[in-house]
Amino acid sequence: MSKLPEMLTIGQVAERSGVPHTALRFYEDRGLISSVRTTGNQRRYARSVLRRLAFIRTAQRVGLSLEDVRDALATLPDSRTPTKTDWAKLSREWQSELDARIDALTRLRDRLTGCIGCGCLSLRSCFLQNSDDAMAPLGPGAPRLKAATEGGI
Amino acid sequence: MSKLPEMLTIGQVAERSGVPHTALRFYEDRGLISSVRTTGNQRRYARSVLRRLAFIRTAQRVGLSLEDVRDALATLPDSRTPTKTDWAKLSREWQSELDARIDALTRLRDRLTGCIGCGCLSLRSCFLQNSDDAMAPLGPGAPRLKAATEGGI
DNA sequence: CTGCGACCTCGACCTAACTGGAGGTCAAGC
DNA sequence: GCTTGACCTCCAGTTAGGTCGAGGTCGCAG
Repeated sequence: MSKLPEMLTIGQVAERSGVPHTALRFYEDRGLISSVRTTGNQRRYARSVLRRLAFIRTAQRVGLSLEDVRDALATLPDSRTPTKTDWAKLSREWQSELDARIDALTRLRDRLTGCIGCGCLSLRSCFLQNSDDAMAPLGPGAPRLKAATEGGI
Repeated sequence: MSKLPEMLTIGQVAERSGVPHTALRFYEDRGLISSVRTTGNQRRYARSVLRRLAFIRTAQRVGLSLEDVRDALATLPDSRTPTKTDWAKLSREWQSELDARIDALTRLRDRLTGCIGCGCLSLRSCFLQNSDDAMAPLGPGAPRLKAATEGGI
């Protein structure tokens, strides 16, 4: 009856999400999003793609690769009813990765704060000059990317 | 008297920091680290470079570009006594950027947690399926990278 | 039916962040 | 003095994550 208000053109998605249409095709190519085609071969997107896109951009912003994101999204709705186990496993993996990143970021921030706060403008005792303080050995989180293993900063 | 135990060769720095020597030269090229040369034109690094490297890798891991990092490091020791104002200004900028990223990451994590916790395996009421919840409009932090503006995920 | 604007594909190009190899030098041990 | 391994420069190539343009189609308004 109605004209399926669910479906969006690529232009609409680009405008609403802020993601260029070129990037949308690119993401589709890489399997991060999907679309259906009209009889005339044009893409049509479900509204849910907007949420996927927001997710993608957020994840990217904090340093996750499109591949990581794709792998995560691959287990979601589009690939039909993932098992509880799949879901739980993937989510746990992401959790520790995210935790590790949050941790790293927070540490980075707090160190800057500490330095500013201490008034050490000569930087003689600043964390940037000051040597060993060996930040906690990263804990049990997934240290996948090997960073910050030597000294605090 | 002693043979200046402070100075490290590129190989030593590479080994201790886990950063390949190729990358070390690359970073120097880009102005992120510096070295002095021996009479034979070989690089020698101060131990402090190890902290800089840890900083660089950590910052990179959380999605900051080398350029951002270089700009931040540029105001530090190597460029001689930055003014209190410079210091404070730059640090504040970094602070809000870092805060914004920590925020984004935390939100991402908590959403995953919520989803797992809710047991919505059909995903019918899952945040990934469920539309408007419009995350708080990003606050006053620096939304430099424009992400996650549409819906929660 | 004719515009024309939004869409299509495909391949070339771009930046960031590196890596690797060729060809040469330096310095310590034999 | 010769070898060997660590170092040097320069430059080409790689991967990720896109952008751009050419040349063609779709679909709606007039």
